[in-house]
Amino acid sequence: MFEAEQHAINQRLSAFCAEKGLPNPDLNWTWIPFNGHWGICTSFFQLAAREAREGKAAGPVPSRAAELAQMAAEAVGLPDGFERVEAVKGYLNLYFSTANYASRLIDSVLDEKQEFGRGKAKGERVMIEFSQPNTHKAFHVGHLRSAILGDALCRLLDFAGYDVVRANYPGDIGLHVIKWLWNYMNFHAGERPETNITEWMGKIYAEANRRLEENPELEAEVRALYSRWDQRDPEVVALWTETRQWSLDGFDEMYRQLDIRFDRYYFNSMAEQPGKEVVAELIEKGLATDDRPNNGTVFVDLDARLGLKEKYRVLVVLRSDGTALYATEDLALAKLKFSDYPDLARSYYVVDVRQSLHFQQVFKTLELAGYPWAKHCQHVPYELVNLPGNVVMASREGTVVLLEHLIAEAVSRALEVVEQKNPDLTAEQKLAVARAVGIGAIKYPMLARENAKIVTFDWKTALDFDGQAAPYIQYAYVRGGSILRKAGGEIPAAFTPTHTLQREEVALVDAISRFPSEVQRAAGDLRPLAMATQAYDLARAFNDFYTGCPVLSAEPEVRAFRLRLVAAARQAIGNALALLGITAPEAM
RNA sequence: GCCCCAGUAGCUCAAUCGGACAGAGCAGGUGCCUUCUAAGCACAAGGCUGAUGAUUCGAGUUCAUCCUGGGGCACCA
Repeated sequence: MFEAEQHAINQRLSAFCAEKGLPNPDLNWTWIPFNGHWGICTSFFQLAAREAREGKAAGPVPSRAAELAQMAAEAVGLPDGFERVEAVKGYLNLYFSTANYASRLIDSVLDEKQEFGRGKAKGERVMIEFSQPNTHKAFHVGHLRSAILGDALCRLLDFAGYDVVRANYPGDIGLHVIKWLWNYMNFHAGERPETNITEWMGKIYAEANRRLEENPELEAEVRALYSRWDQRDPEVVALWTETRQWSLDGFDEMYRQLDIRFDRYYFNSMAEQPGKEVVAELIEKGLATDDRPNNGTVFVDLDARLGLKEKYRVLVVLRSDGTALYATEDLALAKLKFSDYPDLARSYYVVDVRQSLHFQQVFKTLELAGYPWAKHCQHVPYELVNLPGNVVMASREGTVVLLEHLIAEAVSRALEVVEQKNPDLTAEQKLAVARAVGIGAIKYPMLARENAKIVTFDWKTALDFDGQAAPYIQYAYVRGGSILRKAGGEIPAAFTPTHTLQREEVALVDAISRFPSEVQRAAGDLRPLAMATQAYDLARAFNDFYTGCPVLSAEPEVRAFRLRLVAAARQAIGNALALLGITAPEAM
């Protein structure tokens, strides 16, 4: 936003260096790290170190850097738009002329509204595949991370300027589905789920596993059913089609509550046959070894082919009995995506970290098979959601927290708080607030964490609405709205303030001004964490402002400026929340 | 055995691709609601960033070697 000013300063500094016979400096401007001071800074250590290395040492590096910074400060003078320039310990700090810059910033926020921070269209299409739930199973908190993370990535990349295709890839076939069908046919024929569909589906599945563990001889029946499926026995296919839809309906309900949507569904079952064709192609190209005559598998020995040892290892692409595995299907899926969208610049897979090797193998195999788009495929790994004590959530062990239960509990807990805080709202409004707060509280901890770090789920912190959490950010948004409402809803016209801004005002303006570049950084690094932190920083700056700077009771000019600042801050917070997929409520 | 990831306050996490005094929240301590919603704010306390070396003007961040924990390594997904 201040590129023009920065450019002018860069030119002056280049001229200064040329005059002094110094190499052209590599100015790496960053924000001044001191709270309540708004401006940009750079350092001269690298320049001083370079001098020293070239034998032109003029004293120790730190003192030389300080000297250079001092000289640079004098050379720069006081450029337009800045109110102070200083050289401190080798750093050159330029403080914005706050009143001037602040009003420019606020003007553009209020002008762009929900588009504030949006990057220029990059003209690149990317696909993000996420969520990948298994039908005929429960949907638990462990499955939530891919859904929430993937959704946030879609929102971020879209806002950063990419054309995003949101893809889902449900696991709708496999041994787990057959077990489920077997249990249903034998013990639950004719039943259908009423409410809490996925929970009910999960119960049938868990029961199937229990029965098979207690009576292992029944496995034969399951195997028989699997071959009926393989023969596409109409009765089995019909039942599969119907029951699969139950799960998908359940997922839809869950996605609706979480405000997550998809543009494109790929199904495991769709990739089964095409996968076998890819394998045939690999064999034909001499890439895959067909060891089925010796009762073996079809596999690709990646390491042998690449002359490596214990890196890519061996990828089995077809079972010895000729049936498909996950890898078989993934080969076809990748191909399918690029035939649906030939212009994909990137195909992301938001899948947990345990499958890192698997994806490396699949992508490398496709690359060796000569598909040029293979190197545009990228696994976005994330760590699991565990229970306290590092207990893994596993539907078979029963150590799961069901998503239905978590949502219901979070919303009802939030409802209790709203009843108490804001009893005047209508029942409908209270429920809307409780939903926003409850869901937000669930999403935030999944996003405000490095992708590669394990999330430990426990009820106490999941339902804690205080401190560094979504409700804190939502609350700042609500407080802003409340001020604007009491002021009559009209935002004063643009003007440049003449009063000296308070520390809290400067800090808030500073936080807002960083939003656009944070969007790019978070999207570029595929890290919603950066945006979650940004949202929190904005809310904290706003809350500080709120307690330190009265708005409605201030002098007319101050009041007008602050009303504009509140509106801009609220907009920025709202935009940040939107990128996290968290609803910004009107009241709380 | 090989490979990947994590290790920061009692607990949960940050730290703007190597920069200024390592920052928040929770828990516990002390204050602040006649003033825009206290789901908030302020103050105090809490640290040898797993260990030892190396590179650098400068290291939580890079490199080496270890330690601890988690995960992955041919017919599960």
